[in-house]
Amino acid sequence: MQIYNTMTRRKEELVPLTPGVIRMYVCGPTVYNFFHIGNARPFVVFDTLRRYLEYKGFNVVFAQNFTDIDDKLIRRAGEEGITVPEVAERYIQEYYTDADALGVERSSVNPRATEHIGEIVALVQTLIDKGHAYAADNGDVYFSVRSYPAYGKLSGQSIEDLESGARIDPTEHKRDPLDFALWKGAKPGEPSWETPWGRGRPGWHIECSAMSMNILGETFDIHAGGQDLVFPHHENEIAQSEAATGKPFARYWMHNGYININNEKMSKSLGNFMLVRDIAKEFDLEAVRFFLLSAQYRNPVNFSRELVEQADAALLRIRNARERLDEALAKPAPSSTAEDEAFIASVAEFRGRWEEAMEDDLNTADAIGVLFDFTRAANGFISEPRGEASLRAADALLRDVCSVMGILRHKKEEAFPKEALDLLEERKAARAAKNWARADEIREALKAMGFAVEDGKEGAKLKRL
RNA sequence: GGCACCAUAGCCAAGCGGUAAGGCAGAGGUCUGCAAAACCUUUAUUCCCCGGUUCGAUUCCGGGUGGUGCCUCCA
Repeated sequence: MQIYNTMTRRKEELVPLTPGVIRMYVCGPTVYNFFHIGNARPFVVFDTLRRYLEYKGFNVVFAQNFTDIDDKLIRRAGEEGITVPEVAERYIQEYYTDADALGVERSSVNPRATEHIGEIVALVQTLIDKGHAYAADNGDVYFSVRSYPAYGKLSGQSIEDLESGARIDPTEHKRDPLDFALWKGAKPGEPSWETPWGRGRPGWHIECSAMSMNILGETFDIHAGGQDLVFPHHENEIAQSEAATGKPFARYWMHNGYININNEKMSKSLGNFMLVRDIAKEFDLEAVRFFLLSAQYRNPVNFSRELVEQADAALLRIRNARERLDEALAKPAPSSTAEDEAFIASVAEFRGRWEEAMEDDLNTADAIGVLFDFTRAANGFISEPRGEASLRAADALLRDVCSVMGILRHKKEEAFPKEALDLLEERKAARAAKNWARADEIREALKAMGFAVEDGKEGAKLKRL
């Protein structure tokens, strides 16, 4: 599989450190609020990568953290009059509510910063011991950027360029404006932990280094996140981690593009964000997931209600195909013919094309194109009775594709209210009597109740609208 | 100022050296009592502009134009 590596700015063959195992780390949410659609993109995209790798037979160790101690949580706790752990716990649960609805599989591990304080402190101590970090007089500990000559290798910037562009940091505790905090000295009323250099709490960047290396090893395969994390977050992680261990940190760096609103980056600071929680009031989040996968993950995508509606309409095609196939599968099958053989061969081709798209740096847009091509072929093929083997081949492909893409996860709701079923019966009688006026009237009534009627060869069906 | 990214139909979006996938929306048709779903046909003489390389460029190179992002918390 080819993966675009931000470090080398090229697509590279993904070769895991340990054959058959992929160790990956995705930067997770800071849990002080509900997450927005922009935050959702990496969750969905890298979940899809994980699912694909598992489909290919890899054992994927997938870690996504929760940042549960930082300025924003402290502020939030103050605003709500509750403790920082209470804020964290609440929004971790809210994260799961939205992530589950988006079809994001649970991580193998969900480390929380506060549960790894020991490793974080040890890592900071190592950096101090090796001369890469220093404790300032206010209890902060800073990483000395100039002590790590390779600094800037991920973002493609030299220390000098960064220096000239850096805004003046008001803090006087740093020796160099580029230095960043590994540890923040305790302030009154804030959560803090005891360390050899005084009480305090971890800085943001060091958490991810400590947790990822602790769980996945000092060198692991994939480190992923949004493009806005390239600098400084991931650059800093590399500096800290490699300075401490002397070994390469992550081997492949993957970064997803932004979600935009009117071609402008959606972000909490700009205030133009849309909460996944709010979108869920209007749309099935499966449509949102499908929308997110309808573009290649590195490209920016605009978000709008209209586009989710388009995605929803497109998804309906796949749902309908799924239903038609289920119905075909439920019928007695005639014995296979040469046409079945040919169809089975074409299914194998579709599978090949789909995998090829997925393996080209997770080109889900292209992969979806293959899915639709397959859908049309299958819909046409099953318009008449077909052998079991060919139906099963189609079923297996559709299942695999949907499973990797995380769509069509819901079971069909077959429980219709008695009132609706009675109306359907009455309509059947009316149609038998060729009383079309009454039949149409009932169809309208059912529509008003939220059900569509579809007349097929084997009678009428109800569908939820 | 430094470092990147993007520009393909009404709306999305692949393709990235061999003559424009797919979806939504629209139009026509088959099926249907009428619909719906499904299927078929149709919708870009052309990929922001100008040069260059090439037998051949949407695809590579150079230069423009327009838009975006990172360099500060941010997915």
